[in-house]
Amino acid sequence: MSKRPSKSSSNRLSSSPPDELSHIPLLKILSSADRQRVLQDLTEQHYTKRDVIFREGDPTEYFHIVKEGTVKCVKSSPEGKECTLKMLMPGDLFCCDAAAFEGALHPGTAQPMGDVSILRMNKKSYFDMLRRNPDAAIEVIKHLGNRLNEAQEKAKVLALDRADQRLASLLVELATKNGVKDPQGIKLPMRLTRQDMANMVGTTTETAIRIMSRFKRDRLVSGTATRLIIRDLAGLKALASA
Amino acid sequence: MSKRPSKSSSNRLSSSPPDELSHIPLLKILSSADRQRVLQDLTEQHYTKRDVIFREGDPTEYFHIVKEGTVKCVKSSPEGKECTLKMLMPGDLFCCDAAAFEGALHPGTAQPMGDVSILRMNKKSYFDMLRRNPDAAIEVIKHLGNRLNEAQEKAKVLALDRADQRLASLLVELATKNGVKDPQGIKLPMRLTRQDMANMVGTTTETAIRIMSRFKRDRLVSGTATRLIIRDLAGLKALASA
DNA sequence: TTCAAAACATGATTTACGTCATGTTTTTTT
DNA sequence: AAAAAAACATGACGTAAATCATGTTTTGAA
Repeated sequence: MSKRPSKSSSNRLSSSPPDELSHIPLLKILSSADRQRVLQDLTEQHYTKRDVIFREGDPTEYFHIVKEGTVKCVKSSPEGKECTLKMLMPGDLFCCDAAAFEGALHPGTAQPMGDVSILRMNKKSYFDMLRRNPDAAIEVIKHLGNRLNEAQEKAKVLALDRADQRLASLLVELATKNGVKDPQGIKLPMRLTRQDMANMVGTTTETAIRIMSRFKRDRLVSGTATRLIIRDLAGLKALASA
Repeated sequence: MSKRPSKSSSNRLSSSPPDELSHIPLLKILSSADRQRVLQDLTEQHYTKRDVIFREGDPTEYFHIVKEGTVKCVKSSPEGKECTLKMLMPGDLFCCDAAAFEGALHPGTAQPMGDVSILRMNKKSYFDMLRRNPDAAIEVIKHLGNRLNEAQEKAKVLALDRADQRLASLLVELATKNGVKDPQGIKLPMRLTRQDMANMVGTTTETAIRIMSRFKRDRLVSGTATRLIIRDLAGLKALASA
């Protein structure tokens, strides 16, 4: 299905211009001295669409930060069905739970949606940072808390809503959190096929296509994977909680 | 539906015999000096089946620890449908995410399954503890990481599995994590109606009843809410991943 | 530019599960 | 102990969504 990581350049970051990392909350809260120290321990990795960053079942070795691009978190069932749990965007942390660092295995696969660049740090450096810097630990707690709320909201939607409502919820969430303004409405910044959407809301590709066709007919959305536009956010919101 | 908390006794804890709290991981990792300090800031609350600890939409004020009993975390949809996200057991932390402390509202309702006793701490004391004690912060990170993994696994099961598989998964999880040995198999330690199960796996009460009847016929389980026995754990596991 | 591979589209059929309805058993309250 | 209220049970029926099938359009690679 997908190749081993084409683990490309591992740049030292200490020399990077500081504004390149200004969108990463965790790094911003560090004192400038400690920040310098942390940058020494971080390395930058580049991946493409065809790589995996790590696979479900792999041993956990690093703490990760998304620097650029979109990463999807996927779990799959024994029968080969896939379920996409979360799209990680620049600034997002992953594998930050200490539990994952005690000989545990990755509970899911992390896969780039295109070209991405990832900062990472080995577990010793990560724990040292947390112990030196209580504010960093609190930032991680904050991030994990948000992730947990999102995951629980997702579980609720999966448990209670119809497929069209789940898809509407997804589009609303992506538009609000990651959408960029566009003359026609709100544009989603990543390539997103009907199959991707289906995997995110727990349906089949066919139903996702049918529902999207209906949304298109009703002027709620327009475009396909490469250029997906949300035309009527309010309408989608209404549908999501109908 | 349910009364306001019958907020009963608020005991100081500093005088409690230490072994009463020995099942709470967070407290065990503290130095004995700091532990004493933390105990000063914790108060104990008692609730019954008919109370709510807090309701979805309430402002977040406290960090909580389950001392005794079972607490369920519930979300509900505008139409009144309910979804149970998690059963909290003694030693479990909740509302430990810092995000919830910046003027945020509770994303769900916390409700006792019977008589419970809860330790709680206001947010200032909580953050002071985290800042003083990096190990406590790491313990919270660990706990949140586990909760996130659980929530994501739950989302995956809801997205990909049939109702009978989801119910089997639930029973396996409860039996493995909370079950107590019994001559006939594994006994679940909390009262759990078919309706409770339905809310936990995203189905209706009727389907949960039908599926449980089948499980009973197939000698996988026996008993009802008050005394629920898992008779064939391996069989349930097989069904869960069929 | 051409060709192959994804992605999108739509119909027909089946099925798991929700809904409604009615009755029995168990648990809880008075 | 009696009454009321949950919990459990089972049938009939309807429906959302899966499955299978076939075709068109778009995207990306050679």
